[in-house]
Amino acid sequence: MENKLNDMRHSCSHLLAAAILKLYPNTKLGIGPVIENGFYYDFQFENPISEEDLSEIEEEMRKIKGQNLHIKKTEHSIEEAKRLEENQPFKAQLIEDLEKDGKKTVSFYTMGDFSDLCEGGHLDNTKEIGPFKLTSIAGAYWKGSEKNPMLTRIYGTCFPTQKELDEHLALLEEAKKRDHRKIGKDLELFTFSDLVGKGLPLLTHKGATIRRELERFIVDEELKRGYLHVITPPLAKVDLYKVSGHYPYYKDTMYPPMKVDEEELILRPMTCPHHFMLYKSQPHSYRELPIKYAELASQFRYEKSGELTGLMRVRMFTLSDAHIFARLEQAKKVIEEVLDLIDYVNKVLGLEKGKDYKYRLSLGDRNNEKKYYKDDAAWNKAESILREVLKETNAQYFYEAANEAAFYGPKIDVQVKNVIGKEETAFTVQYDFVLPKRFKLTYTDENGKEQEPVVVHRSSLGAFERIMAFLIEKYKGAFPLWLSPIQAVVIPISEKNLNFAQKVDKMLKNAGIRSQIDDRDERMQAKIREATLQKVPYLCIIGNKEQEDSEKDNAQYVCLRKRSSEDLGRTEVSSLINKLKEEIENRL
RNA sequence: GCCGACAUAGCUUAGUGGUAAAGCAAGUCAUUGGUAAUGACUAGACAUGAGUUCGAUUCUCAUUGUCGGCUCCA
Repeated sequence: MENKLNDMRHSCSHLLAAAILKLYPNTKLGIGPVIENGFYYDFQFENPISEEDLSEIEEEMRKIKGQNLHIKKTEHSIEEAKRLEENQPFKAQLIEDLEKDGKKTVSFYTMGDFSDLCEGGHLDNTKEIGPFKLTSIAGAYWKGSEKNPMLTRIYGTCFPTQKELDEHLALLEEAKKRDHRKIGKDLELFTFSDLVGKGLPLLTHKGATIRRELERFIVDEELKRGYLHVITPPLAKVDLYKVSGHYPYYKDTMYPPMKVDEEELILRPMTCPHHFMLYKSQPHSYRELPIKYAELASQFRYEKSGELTGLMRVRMFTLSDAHIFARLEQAKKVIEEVLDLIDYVNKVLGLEKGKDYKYRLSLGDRNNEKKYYKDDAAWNKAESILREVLKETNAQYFYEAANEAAFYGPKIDVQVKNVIGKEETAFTVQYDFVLPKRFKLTYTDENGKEQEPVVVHRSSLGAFERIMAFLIEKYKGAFPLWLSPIQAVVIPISEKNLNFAQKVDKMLKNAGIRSQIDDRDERMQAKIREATLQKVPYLCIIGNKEQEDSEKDNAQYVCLRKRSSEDLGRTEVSSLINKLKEEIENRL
């Protein structure tokens, strides 16, 4: 079934190419593979096309499909194939690549008068292609390399039935609604300013509240687990990064140095060297290890402008960073403990293992000495430790990825999926056997001899910016109580109830609840609507009934309602406070 | 950075070679309300800079930023 769908999408991509050649005969063809949820085809057009042309192309595709063309596979020798594609330079390149791989023949698929070099996986006839839609148009480098020409990529999707296609398109619409950039604007969590600069988010008091709660949570949790929270400057001499060896690997993504007096300073792109210098400020005994320095560390990275996305990808971010200095024999346990912390953090945030996040074991390539430090034995050792931990603790939740390591060692990345299914690294645990050497980090062992520790770099909650983006999308802005910027809104029904409402608001505030009073001269319904749209968890409605009964009983009543529109009825303020405090405490 | 698209009030959108319309939000007044929008009125915008033009928000170019991708992601 799955393969049938892929074949259909593949045939649909050929249908697209056939239509393009009909409409724009001199177009050069790239490749047209199936991807998750659809397909694309890359073209080099004589003249640029735009989104408006897509419907015309779809029309042409329908015409060709309607001819009920048989899709026929043929085998050709390399020589023959080259002749067939002599007007298609990209295809010719592909044929040459196949020749280099030792292929003697290649296959073509033909529908009507359109014939295309293709490995296959196709339907038998164009009439079997289901309803399709061209979704977008974008630039893409030939063979994915920015040194190659930029082609025009047309994305499309195809489903067996119109209903499934419509559902898929509806899902994309839904994903747009959950987009953290949209919700961030609607709920006034953060904003950007052209003058401040791109990739530099400004958090409003509401966004800052979420950030502060996350910070408090993680610092408290780390302190419980024996981390030492430190503070180091977000600026350093360039030399620091030259010693660390980061400089040559990452100078493209660092901000340029600024000259101050005789020194060159740089905004730090990572915190490791700072923590190393802190470590080196005193001699260490094997008895102290592991030493765990943690910091809420601001870092600066010059991300390419096209890469910036809301809070997901920014140019200054704050990482819940830590560096653990350990004896080699402690490394495994240290990593286990880190994974345990990460699992705990994710559980509190409501992220589900396997569904919302997975572990990725990111390995180095022994032969890529440009990208990775050369020490095969150390790499083998480090990778096997990480793999072992994952196998023992998270066998069903991890996968391996080649060529994704840091230059100083392999790592475990926590990959979180966003609503559109796009994966990002949220947190990361890195095993480092290189930097301790570079910085000559040492400890004294039980025999009084100097030894070199290993360092585990890790992030427990990732960058606050990025985790906020995930949480906004996950909760659609309806955060759990402990993270909600406004936890309760007090709504007086009429002006007569204003004084009493102010008193209730004050009581809630004094109890540490983030309460707000809506004292505008609006109707109660309008206030309820607005608070609900702002995803405020609890609404306390106060009218004459509550006020009069409160005076009679010498108590404070409110009429309680949840943002889900569930009516909790009359509630005493003191019991409301206890209820909320408990919910906040348990981070529900 | 690259390819393509886009930029109108706090937000969402309309529109034009003769300086602009609406809804929501905001302010004022009236209304004193019982669980998702009370009514009236007021104020508020063509991203920035150049060019073409009698005249540019509209056309051209540049800049800045945004979006969809590519590339990248310590």
